[in-house]
Amino acid sequence: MADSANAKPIRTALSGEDGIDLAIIELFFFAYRDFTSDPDLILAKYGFGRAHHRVLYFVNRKPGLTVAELLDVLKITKQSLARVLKQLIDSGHVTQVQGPRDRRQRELYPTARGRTLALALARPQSRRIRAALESSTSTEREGIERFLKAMVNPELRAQIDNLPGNMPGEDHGKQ
Amino acid sequence: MADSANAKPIRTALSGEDGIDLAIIELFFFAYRDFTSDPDLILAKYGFGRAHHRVLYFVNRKPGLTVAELLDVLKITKQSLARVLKQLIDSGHVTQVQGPRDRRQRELYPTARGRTLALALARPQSRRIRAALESSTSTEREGIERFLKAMVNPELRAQIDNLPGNMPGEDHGKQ
DNA sequence: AATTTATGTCAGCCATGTTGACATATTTTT
DNA sequence: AAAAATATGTCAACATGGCTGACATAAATT
Repeated sequence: MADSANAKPIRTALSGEDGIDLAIIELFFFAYRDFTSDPDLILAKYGFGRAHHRVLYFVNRKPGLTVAELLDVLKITKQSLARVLKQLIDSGHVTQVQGPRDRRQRELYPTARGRTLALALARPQSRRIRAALESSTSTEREGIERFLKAMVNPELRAQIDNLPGNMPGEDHGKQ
Repeated sequence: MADSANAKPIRTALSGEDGIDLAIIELFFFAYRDFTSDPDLILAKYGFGRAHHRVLYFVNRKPGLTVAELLDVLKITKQSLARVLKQLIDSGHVTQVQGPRDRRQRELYPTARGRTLALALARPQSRRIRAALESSTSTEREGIERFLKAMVNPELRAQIDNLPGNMPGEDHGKQ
């Protein structure tokens, strides 16, 4: 029924009484939106989008990963990846090396240019995080990290731990 | 230069030494991805996407908001909004009411059906949050909320505070 | 030798963002 | 009252980045 018969407007606001954690739902929405807006400005100068950012990020984070591994992290199809990967290779940000054991594989590495761009993209995000944590104790930081990690599907947490410097329970003594 | 001359692969992984907070950057990425995946499954049954979700969410969160206000929260163009809004109206999830003072305005309200769907979409997200906060103290929760809020651009924090039940510094005693 | 696997590629579709132009009704200003 | 500004709607065209399906190639495995 798409008629307007029972389309009476509800005038009461949805709010926490329904046992729903609206506060964190919308904080997460706004926080993530602004978090991604920093790199977007830089990417636009190169004609790149967020898809390029994600590829560049993980290639820098785990140099030498294969196309299959990257697809697994990004959870997109190879056809989607192919488009942006081609552009990153053509622009000299990423380079491919034939797999040493299995020569069907293509190991993906950043070039110097790709490393520079990855750092430039991460910098404002890191700055935003540092500012947001400014008044936090290291205990609070741990609580935040634990929360974010617990928000990830358990099966996928392994992907995070597999990245260099992310051994489970490891201490991150930044700033 | 798009040639492969200076395309030497960099084999060292990008890691925290550069003073960059990679840990939280990637936790945020993975956490948000899985956070949004819950509602996506439900939306698919209706032929809706995330764009519909966002509209439905804010219309429920602030019933009676005008088109202009909604555009301001979502930061998209009216043409983008028009498409999804039309579908939500046609499917009887949202209804428009002529503004009482200014009759040019269209106040947007959820219908009963729209409220039901909004709740169904929020439920799994809230469940995920509750599970992630399971072992957290209320102090830690405060730390997490403060962090997320500090991640939002200062100019935009007003939008959050303007939503019902989000007076600055208010206590959220959920669960 | 046959099959499976890793990757690449072509073609087309869909969702959701964009810009620009223009129409309409209503309110505000002059 | 007339003119200008405002809120909204709509048309058309385009870009990005997802998707599916089909097929090609080279290399590894059986």
